[in-house]
Parts: sequence; structure tokens; C-alpha cells
Amino acid sequence: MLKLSTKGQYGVRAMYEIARGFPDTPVTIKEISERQDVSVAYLEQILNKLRKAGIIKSIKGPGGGYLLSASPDKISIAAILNELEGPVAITSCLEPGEGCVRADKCVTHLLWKALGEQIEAFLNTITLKHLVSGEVYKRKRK
Amino acid sequence: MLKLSTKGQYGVRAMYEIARGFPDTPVTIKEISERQDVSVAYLEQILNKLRKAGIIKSIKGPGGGYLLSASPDKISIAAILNELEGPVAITSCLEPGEGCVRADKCVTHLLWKALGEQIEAFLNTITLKHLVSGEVYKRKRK
DNA sequence: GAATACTTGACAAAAATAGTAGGTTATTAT
DNA sequence: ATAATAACCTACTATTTTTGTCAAGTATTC
Repeated sequence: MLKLSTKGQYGVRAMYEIARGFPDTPVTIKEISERQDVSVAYLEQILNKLRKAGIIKSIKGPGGGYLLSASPDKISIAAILNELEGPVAITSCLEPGEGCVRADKCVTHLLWKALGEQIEAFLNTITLKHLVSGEVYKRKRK
Repeated sequence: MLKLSTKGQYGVRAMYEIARGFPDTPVTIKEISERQDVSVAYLEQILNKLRKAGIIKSIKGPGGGYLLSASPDKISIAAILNELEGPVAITSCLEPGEGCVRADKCVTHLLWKALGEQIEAFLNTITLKHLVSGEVYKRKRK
């Protein structure tokens, strides 16, 4: 349960590759595709979303590719997933804009809200820098 | 993202109703259906799974219904969702039995594992007792 | 102008979700 | 006995989401 779609998974892995080119080496879709075993066409969709969100920048033509818009320690996993999969919302009624009609009498409303906040907080603390430096492992052990 | 299916959501709400009958008042599907706005037919499917898992017991015939197999403070939300939606597994390769081929070179593997463990730990601390007593609210504020 | 590389929109197979429908079995009360 | 109640079981299906592919276009460099 609570599975992430491949778009989210591949998106984070693609961002990792782009982060490795920080601050000024553009990374092409083809390179990402080869290193992460994801088709070029699918990556195009994913990176397009992230570019429109302003998380990455693109440079066309030979020598082009993708670059981070900010330094790796400023880009959290939460930010990436937010663009690709929308905000954390354990139930549909917790999505922004979606008013929950039975929130007052719903015994589980606060539970799902609290869980969502936990997840969001966790994903906010982890950045591309942690991924690139392999620090996720250390985190896990403490 | 990270949405729970309706089966999981309804399941927890149904368990809440059954917990209210603890220790010896059987709760019928019809009652749950009316109180939680979920069809009888759909609830049958859900409660059947939970019964087969041994979390609840059933009594047939007039005066029958469902009862908890253990006291509300011994039944966690994690246990309920585990039966209805399977274990927490942010990615398919983290499902029990599913060996991850590229775990060693996958930079996100440990991240998803850590997130899953966080979620599981959270859901393990919350029980039906918290739901019935409205204690989820208090938890959330601390 | 040829090659590179991103951009865009449409499409489609496959899987998961969210249920319905209809009949069966067990128990109780009359 | 039999009627009523309530759980049990299996199959089916429409819809939505996921997971991509495909084709054509635009911008840039050499």
C-alpha cells in the first residue's frame, strides 16, 4: 500500500543524475535514460513537468541538457514528488481545494491528515544533496 | 500522491464501528453501512478479508454481527491496512519476496525503505482505542 | 544545413480501483 | 417446521489510473 507511481520514482532518480551535473554541466535525457534504465520518451514527459515547475532549466541544441535551478541542498524530495504526483493526500478529501463534507463526523479524518503531515515532513528534510552524498544511509541508521 | 484506496479507508471506519461494540455487542454490516455511508455489498468484501485474517469474529443469524478478536488497544491501524492493502511498500521492489535487482546501484532504494519504515511505525502506534476515544487529535497537537 | 536536443500533444495497452449482483449457508425466533 | 435475519461466497464489470509509445515540431550549435 501507499505506493509511489513510476513517474515519481523515475523523477527522483532523474533529478539525482541532473544534480550530479551541478552547477554547470548540462545532463541530457539520453544520459539519464542510459544510467537509470528509463526510456527517453517517458523521461521527456517527466522532465517537462519539472521544468514547467521551475525546478530544472533546459538548454536546447548540441551541448544542451538539463540543469538544476537551485543548489542540491535546496531541492527536497517533497518538492520533486509534489510536481509529479501532486501533494501528499492520503484521501481525496484531503487534497487542496477538495472540501471534506463529512470531516466533522469522520473519525479518521485527523488520522489521515496527521499521517500526511508526517510523510511530508520527512520528505521535506531529504534533499538531492543527501542523495548525491549518500547520506540517506546515515539518516536511516540514527 | 500516496493515496489510500477506499477499501483501506472504509475498512478502518468499519473497524471503528465494530470497536464501539467491544467487548460483546455484535455490530451488523447494515449498521456499519448506515453509519459510515458505505454499501452493504462492498463492506461484505472488506469485512470478509478482516475476518479471514483473524482480526474480527462473526456471528451469523439474528442478533449476530461482528466483534473484535482483541481489545481495541491491541489492534493498530497498521494491522488493519496490512490485511486490506498489503504491507507498506513505496516501490514494488520493496514488497516482501520481491528481490530488488538494482538495489545496490539504486540511489533511492534506502530512501523509500526509510520512508516506508516511518509510515509503518506511525501507523503501528495508533490503535482503535485512539480512534474511539478521539485521541488522534491530541496526538496531532503534540 | 546537418546534427543535436528539448517540446508538445495524441494515443493506447494494461493494471488497479471501486464497486454490483445474485445466490448460499447458518442461526434464531415463532 | 418455517420464516426472518445476517453472514458468506463468487463472479462480473465499468471506470479510472498507470505506464508508457509515437510522431511531428522547435531551437541551437557547429
